[in-house]
Amino acid sequence: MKNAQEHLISKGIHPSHQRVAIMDYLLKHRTHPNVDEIYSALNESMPTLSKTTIYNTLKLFEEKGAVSSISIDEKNARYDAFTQPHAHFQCIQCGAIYDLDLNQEPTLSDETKSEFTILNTQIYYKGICPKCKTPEK
Amino acid sequence: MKNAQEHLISKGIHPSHQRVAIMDYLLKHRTHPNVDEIYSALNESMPTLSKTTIYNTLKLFEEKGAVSSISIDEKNARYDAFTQPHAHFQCIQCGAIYDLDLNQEPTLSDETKSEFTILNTQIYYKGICPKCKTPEK
DNA sequence: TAAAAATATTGTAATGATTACAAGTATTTA
DNA sequence: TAAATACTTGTAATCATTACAATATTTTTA
Ligand SMILES: [Mn+2]
Ligand SMILES: [Mn+2]
Ligand SMILES: [Zn+2]
Ligand SMILES: [Zn+2]
Repeated sequence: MKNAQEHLISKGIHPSHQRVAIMDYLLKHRTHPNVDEIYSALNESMPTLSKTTIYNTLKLFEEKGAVSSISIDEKNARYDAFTQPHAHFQCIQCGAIYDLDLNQEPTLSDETKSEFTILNTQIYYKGICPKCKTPEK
Repeated sequence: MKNAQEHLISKGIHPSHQRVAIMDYLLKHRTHPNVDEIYSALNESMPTLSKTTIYNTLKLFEEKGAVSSISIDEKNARYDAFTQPHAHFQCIQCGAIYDLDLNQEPTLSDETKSEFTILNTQIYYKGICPKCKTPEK
């Protein structure tokens, strides 16, 4: 597990107390949390933390390439500190978001690749997750 | 170009005046419009049409599998009457959304496919579109 | 070091897309 | 035709996100 402070510095982000806490949370919770979940979790240990700071911070992180924002859930944005390419799955029953590895990346035709400059790719699956398929007995 | 009324009937949707107009617009404008764009376009010929009806209608269309909603633009939902599988590209400069055909669909491992029930797949690309790369001289 | 400047954080208010709701209109059924 | 059902409408509520202005903190400069 990479140190949150070093991680920020390596991305050119000044590691304030709040920023380190937010990045640390994202590194330790690979659940693709939304702003409210981050806020609730950190509020206990940092009661003065403001939700606006979380919004500002995540925007900065995204601009600096330290997190990616996931729009698989149309209600609110989710955040992911793991920026290696991978696909996402959201369960329509419990709402959980899973990382999925692809056997094979999708490919575009050479013509499309020459016409369009692709800067970002997001692959979203929806369905029923293993836990909801086979509930605890 | 398929007739909007027939299209609705084939999907089990009662073809009211408003519903036909909305489906007709989607079939004739493959631009992945949002609610406001549909509203503005139809308002001229149907001044009494309500935005709520557009929301209700698109929700119904989606439930019946007559359109798919595209969440590539985090600001608002986009709608697509062409439900064959295809990927989408949004230009970060002009905002336009293009259909992209894939040479090769992404594939998941057999293990993942057995664990998860996949009901829906969305593939989103972002970058610069051909028009913005080579502007009119 | 102390003032000034720059940066970061905070709380509140504004925005804007979507949904809830209740009333009105049109269509279908009996 | 009356009653029931389905559809549409306008307004109000909700809720995530952003704008803004005031503080607080850190860094720079004299
Ligand atoms: Mn992920
Ligand atoms: Mn499309
Ligand atoms: Zn689940
Ligand atoms: Zn463009």
